[in-house]
Amino acid sequence: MSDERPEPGTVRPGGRTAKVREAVLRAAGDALAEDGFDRLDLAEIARRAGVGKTTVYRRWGTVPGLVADLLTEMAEDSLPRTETGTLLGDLTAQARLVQSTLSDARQGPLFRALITAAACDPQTADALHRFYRIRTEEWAPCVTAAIERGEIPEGTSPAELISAVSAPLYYRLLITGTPIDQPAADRAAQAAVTAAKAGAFIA
Amino acid sequence: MSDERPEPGTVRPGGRTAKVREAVLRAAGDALAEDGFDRLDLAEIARRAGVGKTTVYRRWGTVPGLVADLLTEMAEDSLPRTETGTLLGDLTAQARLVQSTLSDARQGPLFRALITAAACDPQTADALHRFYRIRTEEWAPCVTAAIERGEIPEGTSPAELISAVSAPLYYRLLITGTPIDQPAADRAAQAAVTAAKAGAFIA
DNA sequence: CCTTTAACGCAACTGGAGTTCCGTTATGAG
DNA sequence: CTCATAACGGAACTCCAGTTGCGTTAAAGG
Repeated sequence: MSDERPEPGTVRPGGRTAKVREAVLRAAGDALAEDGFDRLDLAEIARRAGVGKTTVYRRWGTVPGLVADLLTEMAEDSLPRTETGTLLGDLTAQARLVQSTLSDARQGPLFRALITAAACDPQTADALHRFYRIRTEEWAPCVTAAIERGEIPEGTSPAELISAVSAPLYYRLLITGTPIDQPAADRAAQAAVTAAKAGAFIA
Repeated sequence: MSDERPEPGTVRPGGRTAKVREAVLRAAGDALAEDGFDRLDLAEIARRAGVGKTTVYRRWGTVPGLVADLLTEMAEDSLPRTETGTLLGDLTAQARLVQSTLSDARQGPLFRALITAAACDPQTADALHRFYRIRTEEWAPCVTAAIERGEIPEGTSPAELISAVSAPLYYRLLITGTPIDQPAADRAAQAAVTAAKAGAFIA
């Protein structure tokens, strides 16, 4: 009984199929940023993308499924990382990047919607975890360099330290609603570095 | 044109009305914890609560509206606060309380659902912000006491410090999916205290 | 260039979340 | 106790998100 058919879009991924995926993911990002996760209608996405709604339902099925695919694509293009020569400098740059992303008129609502979608669906959650694991690994060299320079103790976990910088900003975005401004970013970086120097992030 | 009618349940809040509210909010909490925010159906809530679905739709209208009311009720019963005599002791207790809540089989999913609902609706977001503002204020005395004892510098913002303890744990719950264990809680408290002593949370 | 069929798109259909109607219960005031 | 009406509950209805059927377009292999 080999009635297993491949995922739509995998056998002939060229030309039209790729254009459809690109248009739909772009429309999905726009709609998520504008309306949020729960008000999403796949038919509306199809209309925006100039694509038949049947196609969207057939290839992605559900809103979380579509968001998971969007996250997979977002994980592919990486961010420029600043090298300032000090841990505080590097992590302040990271904090300010997160700050400007989360307070951006499009990106802020988009990230909130992505996290929301992940909270509702295991498959999307996996995609989100992968996305942040990749982003964290991209910043890890800052930490290992600081260890080599002797700024922070050996055994400090890069992932723990990097997360500690972002966490307070996401906490504002999702929990308290306090504005995510540059002082908040600088404080997050400063606090994380101070704690790291004292050995708080040794796994 | 005074065709403004009061919210249902405000004119005769006694007996039956109160019982209905209690039953519905309890059912809503159960359903949120089990199924999550997006799979919520007000008719299902009504069934669980042993109440007509018309009643639920009339009084709360939408899922976010119901969640907002649930948050308002949750904000009313407060938590026992531990007093250990040191800032690290108090904040470790706080971190462990958050840790055990978020990793609890019922409470973890419930909080995730509440935060999700708030991300989808402004009214619910207000209710969530109020909930956490109240919880933060309940813990603030730990911080002011520590300032008086001279453990941390004057001008340290209680809200900033308290948030810094919780943030890494919520970051795990919502973003990375890393397990929320006791070492993580202890590390969060330790890092926050270290940073606070160095003056990282002076507004 | 020709053939096969994956993938798309239109239009008709379906199921269930949310609404409306109206009769019933019981709260709170006098 | 009695009365007016706030609030509840069952059932029928509406509307649209999501599905299905089928004909059309174009990707990939020869």
